[in-house]
Amino acid sequence: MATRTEAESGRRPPGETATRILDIAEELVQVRGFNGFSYADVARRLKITNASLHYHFHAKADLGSALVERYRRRFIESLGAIDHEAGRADARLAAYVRLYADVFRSQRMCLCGMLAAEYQTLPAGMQELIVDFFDENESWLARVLEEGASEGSLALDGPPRERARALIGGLEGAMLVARPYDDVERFSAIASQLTSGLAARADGSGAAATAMDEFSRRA
Amino acid sequence: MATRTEAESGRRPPGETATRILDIAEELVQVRGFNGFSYADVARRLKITNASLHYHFHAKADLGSALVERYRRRFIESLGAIDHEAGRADARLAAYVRLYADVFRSQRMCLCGMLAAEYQTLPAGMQELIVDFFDENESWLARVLEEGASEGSLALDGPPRERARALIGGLEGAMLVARPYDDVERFSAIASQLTSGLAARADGSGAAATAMDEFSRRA
DNA sequence: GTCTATAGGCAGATAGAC
DNA sequence: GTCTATCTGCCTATAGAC
Repeated sequence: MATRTEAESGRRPPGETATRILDIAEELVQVRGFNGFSYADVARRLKITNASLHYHFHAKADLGSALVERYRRRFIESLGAIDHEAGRADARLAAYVRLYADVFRSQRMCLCGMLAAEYQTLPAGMQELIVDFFDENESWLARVLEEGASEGSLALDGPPRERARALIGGLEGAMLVARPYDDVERFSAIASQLTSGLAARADGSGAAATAMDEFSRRA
Repeated sequence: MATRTEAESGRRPPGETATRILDIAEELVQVRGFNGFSYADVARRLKITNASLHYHFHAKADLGSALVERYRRRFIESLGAIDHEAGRADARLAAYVRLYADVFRSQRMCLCGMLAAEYQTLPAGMQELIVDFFDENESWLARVLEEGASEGSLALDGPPRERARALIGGLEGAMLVARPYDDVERFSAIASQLTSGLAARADGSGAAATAMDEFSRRA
């Protein structure tokens, strides 16, 4: 049960059980919050005992940190994939919005958005990692916005980092307020408004139809 | 200790102790979340026993509902006050943004924003009240946007309710992502971007300086 | 790695005296 | 209205057998 999936995904510091713990805990945190789930919840779903969990993650704070760490890493990897696949900056921005839409569709909150709400109750280690997550998102997005402005695919008015922050806040907020309605359309309608102001303008006021509009509509 | 402050504030279905319980619990929820505080926390701060709390609010769910009810009522009252005081729609929008800025400045999350994150873990009664809060905010804001468009103080492109939803999401999200940084400027910078797109345009692209910009800058 | 057993504390909640 | 005392259950965490 231990020597099987080692070669399946390359890197795996956490063992297979640890990975499954992270998977379950991740969903629980995204749905219920860090203060809204317990080791017992994870143990029940994994059909393992509470004590076994502590073997893999000594304390809940350790599990929490591992959770944010993995989520952050995967998110950054997704950004790398977007850079690799998509061409124009407006398409990359649209893909970024789709990352959030995908999370919302799975009826979860963004892990770090949820933890931002609970921020003041979290262990210091988790707090630092959460800040890292937002900082790195901001850097990536700011770069996309700048490149979009350079190549003419995005209309950027204002400092890119400030615009990036507003976008991240807007997307997190869209998830948050659409949550009680459990309605993807509600999320998407907000998201498309966030990006429509960045659509490159052919004329004075109206936003031209771009690949980005296409994407964010369908997100 | 009971017959003193009765005439101080007019209406008071909850007694004085109940009011103080609500005050303390409100802060706790806005900072720590509904799942992040306990009756014992409130009891400690109020210097009263756990059992006494149950006299005023039979179960935690009842306290939670009373909390949302009061927050909603007060928020709506604030909107009424804005309607009464402020003249132009852009000034009313700016005042609306200031409501959120004031909450953020007190190092709290919007009560209903916090509860939106925890939504799926909350008692049904609280869930309904939270939806009411957002619905009423949306209605009020949509009306302001429409009036702004009519009188020419706001540039409204798109359905007012959709724009209202995006604004609410943007403000809640701004609070959320600025939280880990504990930085009012970070909140305000996002908020001003949310409203700048609505500033009435004198010419084609640049946003004119209006009372709204003034307010949201200083918020 | 997983288990049983258990510690020690805190959660929400109730009974009944004052 | 507030108290003491108490219940039951869940929480995080540990010891030690297998």
